[in-house]
Amino acid sequence: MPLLKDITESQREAVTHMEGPLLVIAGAGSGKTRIITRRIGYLISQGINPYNILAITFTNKAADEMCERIKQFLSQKGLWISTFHKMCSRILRNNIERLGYSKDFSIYDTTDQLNQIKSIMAELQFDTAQWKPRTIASTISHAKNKLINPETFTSTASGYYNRIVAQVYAKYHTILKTNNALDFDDLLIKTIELFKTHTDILEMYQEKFKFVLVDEYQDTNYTQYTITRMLASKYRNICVTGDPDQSIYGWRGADIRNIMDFEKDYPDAKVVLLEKNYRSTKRILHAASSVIQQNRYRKQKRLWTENVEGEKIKVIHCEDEHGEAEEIAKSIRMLSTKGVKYSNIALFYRTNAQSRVLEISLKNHGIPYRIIGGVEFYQRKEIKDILSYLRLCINPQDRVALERTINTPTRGIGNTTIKKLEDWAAAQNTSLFYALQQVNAIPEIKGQGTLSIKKFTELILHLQQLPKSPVENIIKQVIQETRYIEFLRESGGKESKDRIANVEELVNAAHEYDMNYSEGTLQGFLEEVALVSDVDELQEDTRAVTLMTFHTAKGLEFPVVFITGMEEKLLPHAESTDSDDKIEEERRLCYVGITRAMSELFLTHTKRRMRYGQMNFCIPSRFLDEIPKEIVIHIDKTNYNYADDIYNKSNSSYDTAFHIDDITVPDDSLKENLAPLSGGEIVRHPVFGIGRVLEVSGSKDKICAKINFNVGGIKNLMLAYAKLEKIR
DNA sequence: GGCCGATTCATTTTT
DNA sequence: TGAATCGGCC
Repeated sequence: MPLLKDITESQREAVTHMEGPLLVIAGAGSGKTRIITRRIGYLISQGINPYNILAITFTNKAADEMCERIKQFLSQKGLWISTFHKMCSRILRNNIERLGYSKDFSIYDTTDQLNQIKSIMAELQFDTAQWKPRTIASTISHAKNKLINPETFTSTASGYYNRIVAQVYAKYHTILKTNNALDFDDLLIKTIELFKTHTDILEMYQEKFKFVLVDEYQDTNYTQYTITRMLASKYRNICVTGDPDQSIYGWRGADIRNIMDFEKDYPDAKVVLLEKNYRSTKRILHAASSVIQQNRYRKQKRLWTENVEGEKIKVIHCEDEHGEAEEIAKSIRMLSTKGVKYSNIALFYRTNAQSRVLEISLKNHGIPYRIIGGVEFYQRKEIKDILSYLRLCINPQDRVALERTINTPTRGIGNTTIKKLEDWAAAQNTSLFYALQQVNAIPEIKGQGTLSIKKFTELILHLQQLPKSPVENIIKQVIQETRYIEFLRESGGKESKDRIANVEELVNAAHEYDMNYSEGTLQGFLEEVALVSDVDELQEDTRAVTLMTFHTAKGLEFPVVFITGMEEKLLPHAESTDSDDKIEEERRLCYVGITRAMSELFLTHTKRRMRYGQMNFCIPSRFLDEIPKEIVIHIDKTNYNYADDIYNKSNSSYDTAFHIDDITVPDDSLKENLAPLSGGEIVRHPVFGIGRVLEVSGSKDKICAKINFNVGGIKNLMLAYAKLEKIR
């Protein structure tokens, strides 16, 4: 694969830079992933051993995508492409014994963490109504990410709240160690601790990872920053890519300064700006730039594109949230009749609650949709139950897993019995699992209780004896021996069917794991599952409109985008209006939303909206004012009588946005390869959808076609570049 | 142990 | 407004 083909000068600089620090500021839609993968390819082509390269991404999805792309031009044997957390758990599995942990440690996700904190608070008799476990968990997490340990936190804690947290934190810390468990934050922190206390290990990894690449660097928090810096401090071959304008996770500890101050950390850093945008029309880019320009704290850059001018941005003024939803649904139907596929349309909102009303309208109009985000597969009760049994097979110290399984399915071990066991274990300074095995020695528990506990203990001990691979087999054994499916069927009600299906899905996941990793272990499977969020990954060609929050939209693109709720107190959100920093993050959120759009952008706002059961009067978002007037069309639908309106009856200024005769949507099977075009023919463009050819001009490889698109209007396209499909 | 009414409290989410 | 959690009761 020609690594340097079809790239701009600045892209070439980023790809071919060899040694020394490199900062790539990649604007939205500038083809960043393409450049990173080519850069890795280039390094290898220059004789760098893939074994010496580490590429870190923020999400599993991004890591997978990068792997896929690299696979296209070379075998990535030895190359590490992973998330921070996966990388750390890999390092820790090999070395954590030097920190006094067993390498069989469990990984606690947010739910496990919360369960543990709740039970600690119960033990300390803290009022969970007054101090919410979630808030406390988040305070602890923020402290951990600043590398503040329980001792330091306690000695510096000021105020009543922090003194409460200090106690919980201290206990949480001890208990996790007793449980031989690490939470997500610990994976990073323990790695830093390991590097700090065992320089031989750090040096080994510095040697191994002579080239370090970190993507989405604007999203890194302090611990991630620290790990990166430690690894790269020897060879200083560190390449970070990202866009400060798309930093939207400050609220969970990401520090935009990491990328802003990169040149201070590495004064000799080479800086490359990727400013050419391949995604959006000129007008959309103009709107986005004008908005983000208002931020004070940013790195100046000027995005530009060779794409067409495009349609003006449509701002729809609505009466209330129902009107807004209705307008959007009607617009979508209109777009659909003009040949735009539902899968090319996305709706963004600031808060998940906004999706409800939108859903109703989409349903009423018979528009298929899907919502991204929501309850994740691996967070479901039934899945966590089974996984807890599996965790116990490996790490019997895992108290959260033990507490979860001990009476699920119900086997007559109630809260009082568990409390007695825990008290005994605490008094004897031993683990809960040991207490189970010694149940005869506990005078407080007798009769039926003793019997049930003995049976449960035997079950776990037996499961621990089973061969750990293939993973599919052990999962099936667990389900069978715990009679879990029967338990679901009996207790279930109307949901039990779904739950059973979910359990079956988990067995499938295990089967797939066995297929993918011939050397796979139960341990490996659990890790995969703990560090992967959702199985229902974005399937591209679903025939449905996509609904999601701004945050989940990051990194995606859609030909048509609707941004809803462009109102003060929603975007920017009411909780984010008290400081300039927060307002700037909200503006970046808006920027991320706008830059997802390829060819059509709709912004909607309402005059009033129900919030928490109260009617609120709304002011249009300040961000709307930041878009230049000349690229906006206003569509006033306030005080609009929806009952009188039939969407396909020609009406209102709205129709001025579309000026095309009707074209019916052809079936995909009617597609045909593109023969030389002539006027009057219908074609499909990957971005602009269906259009009619008006005229064809030029010759040889410079044939141009003037095409009137349903979305986007008249465009002149070079046939050599435009990926047109002719449709009969 | 599970059901039901009362109560509470509401951004954003990945690992 | 509505969901999610809690506590009392059977």
